[in-house]
Amino acid sequence: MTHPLLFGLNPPQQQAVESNDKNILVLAGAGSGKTRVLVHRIAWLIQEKQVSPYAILAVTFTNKAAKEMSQRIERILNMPVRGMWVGTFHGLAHRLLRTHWHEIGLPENFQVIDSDDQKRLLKRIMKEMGIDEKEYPVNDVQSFINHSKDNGQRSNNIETLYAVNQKHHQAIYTEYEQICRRSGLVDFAELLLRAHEIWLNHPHLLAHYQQRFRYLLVDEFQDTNTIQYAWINVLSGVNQPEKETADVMVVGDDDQSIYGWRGAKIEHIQQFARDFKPATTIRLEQNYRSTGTILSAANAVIGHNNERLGKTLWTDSGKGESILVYQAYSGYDEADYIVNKITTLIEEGSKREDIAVLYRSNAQSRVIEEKLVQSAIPYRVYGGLRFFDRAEIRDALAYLRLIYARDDDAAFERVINLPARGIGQKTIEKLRLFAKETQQSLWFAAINTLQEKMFSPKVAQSIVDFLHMIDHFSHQLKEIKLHELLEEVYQTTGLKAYYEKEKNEKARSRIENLDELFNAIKQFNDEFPELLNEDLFESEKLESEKLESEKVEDDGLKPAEQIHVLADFLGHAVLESSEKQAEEWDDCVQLMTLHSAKGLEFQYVFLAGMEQGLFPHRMSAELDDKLEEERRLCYVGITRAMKQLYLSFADTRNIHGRMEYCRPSQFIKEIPEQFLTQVRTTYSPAYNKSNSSFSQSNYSQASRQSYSDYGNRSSSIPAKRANKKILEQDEEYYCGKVVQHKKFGEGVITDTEGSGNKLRVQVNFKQAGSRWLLAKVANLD
DNA sequence: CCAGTTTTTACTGGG
DNA sequence: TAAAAACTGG
Repeated sequence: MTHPLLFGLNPPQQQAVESNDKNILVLAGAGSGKTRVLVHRIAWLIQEKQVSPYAILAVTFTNKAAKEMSQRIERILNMPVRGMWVGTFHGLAHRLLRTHWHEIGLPENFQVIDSDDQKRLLKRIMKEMGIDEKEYPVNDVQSFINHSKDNGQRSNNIETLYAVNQKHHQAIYTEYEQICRRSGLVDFAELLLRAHEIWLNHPHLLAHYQQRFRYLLVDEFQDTNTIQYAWINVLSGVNQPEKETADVMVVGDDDQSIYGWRGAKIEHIQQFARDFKPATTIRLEQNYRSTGTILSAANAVIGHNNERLGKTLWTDSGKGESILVYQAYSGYDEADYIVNKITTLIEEGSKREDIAVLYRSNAQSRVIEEKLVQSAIPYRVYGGLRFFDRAEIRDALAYLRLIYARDDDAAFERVINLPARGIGQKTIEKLRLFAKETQQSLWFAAINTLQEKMFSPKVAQSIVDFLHMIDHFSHQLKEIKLHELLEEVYQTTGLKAYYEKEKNEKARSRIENLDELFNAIKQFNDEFPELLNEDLFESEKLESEKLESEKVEDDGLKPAEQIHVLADFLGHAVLESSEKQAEEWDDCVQLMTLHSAKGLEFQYVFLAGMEQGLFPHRMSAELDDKLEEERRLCYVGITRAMKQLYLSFADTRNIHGRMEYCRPSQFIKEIPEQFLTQVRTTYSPAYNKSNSSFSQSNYSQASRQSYSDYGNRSSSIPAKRANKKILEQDEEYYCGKVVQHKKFGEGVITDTEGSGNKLRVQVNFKQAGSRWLLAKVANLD
């Protein structure tokens, strides 16, 4: 009798789940069931090997994946799993820093900044240093700094190599590092670097966590960068012969490595076998997702890469439909084609959520959104401009940040004159200068300059009012709840009124977003007591602190704790900016970039904008290794499709409002023709139908298309909340449960995926065999 | 010296 | 197209 946790798994999958080997490398092709293996493995450890969840650390690459993994584990085990650490490298690092800020010399109220903040800060620093932005583009400086950090190099510790610009870059890096240190700012790369330094410089902390985490599991291993790899390596203890090392399982696919640009190194896959001895390699090559045609196309494309470990996916499902290729006149025509196909699919009974449009860069979504709106097809854009990245949200958060930490110069600058209150560039410049000279933050510079009588009475009064306003908020925080404070901020600062007086569509959506932030923070506040109880740091906390956190009362938080809620919320906002839309259950067509499609699958996939320069992107076309990464991205895109794949490209495309001519992507030519079917203009009422020759002289029609109605795009944020309690409605379906189905009779649940309305269960029926069913429709008893 | 207006520049990707 | 930079009237 097969163990329920192994049921329905093929031999290598089973091996991966139940193996007792110390170090395991799972090479898992696209659609080969790797997430399932990870989930079952963890469940196996807990259930069969009686491993405490406290001893397990699982690292994923997105917050979404982390969330889904814990949900699936809980559902499989049919119980909440407490104490296990599941998260992204960044999230885990953040958690470590929040716990051990004292030991590593961070201020307690350190702030995580995102790349926009980082860029702004760098611009300012360069200006102060008198470095010309034209000669040394900020983007270059930024990537220099981040790459250095990704490789574990501090400003004083950089190998001197090639680049001419290095001297300047390094000088900026040094200055940047100092300013961050002084104002308690931590960028994304810094999170990882600091977390790594905890291991290196604090042996007792390392020992503590080594003792705790006996099982390390890493997903998307091909996307780890140097620091992340080193972090796992050190934590595992594999290089400390005297130590008992942790069991390490890493899962990856060299063909799906698409984050080289942020320091990921595919070579870590090979390095794992060298560093973690003895290592068992398990290959998952059977694809359960796509048709034979789609898989063949994917294999053909990726076959053009040279640097591969070598792996060929196969499937025993049928050939399936041919891949459709559409040549459009323009981006608008392309969008027309896609949306019409989608309409047809929906009319034929497909669900909208089974359809995805994937593209290389976010800007491409606009045209497609426009057509979708016209056709009244509900859709959702993943990623893109994420909720917490929106200007109005960042403004509101900047106020909160300033309330939380007066030294937060970035926040100060953002809101000191927003909405306009008579404090202009000159004034701010004076403040900056003063702050720099006296080595203090802008906030205190403002206080001190007031005494110096540097400003006109009018300006001075504005500053005083501003300072008082923030202080007043801060004071209020002791008495009112966080969301109430936010409303107070909206009103008192005039932030909301500022948008309200603009009558256009955009301003209205901004107000909606501000309201949405209010809801988000309210809910975060409500859930906080529970978060505290579930606090995964518990074992890391000092006894005294622990006692204090247990004093939380039912009727809400003690006022003094509000500040901690604020701290947590701010950290949450910076790190987890994309969850909002993904939590929605509504049946929507999915729009996203190829990067964010990784790990997902859809019945119908449209790859839009298959053009040279766009995909492969012009920035990546010249260097072989970059081109190979683009090709892997293409491979990722193709392998998202289960049933039918559509490729499209346009002869012209508007870039920055200017029309440019395009040629088809080389990747299309890399797919053998036998798998492709060229589609002629089957539909296009808006265009001249007879124009089916694909010559490049026929654009005028397309470019005449109306550009109107941009304001109409659905950009508002869905109102539903994150952190839905999955167990509420899904607890009745768990692995091993015996169920009755009207048609198929009796069977046992062997696997589940999704949740809510999308919950699907795999049931092994006595008569009918194994089947996947949508729980909502199946009516299982 | 500020606030509102016009011109210029720049879009890969994401935690 | 949209955000940032440069410009200009009060």
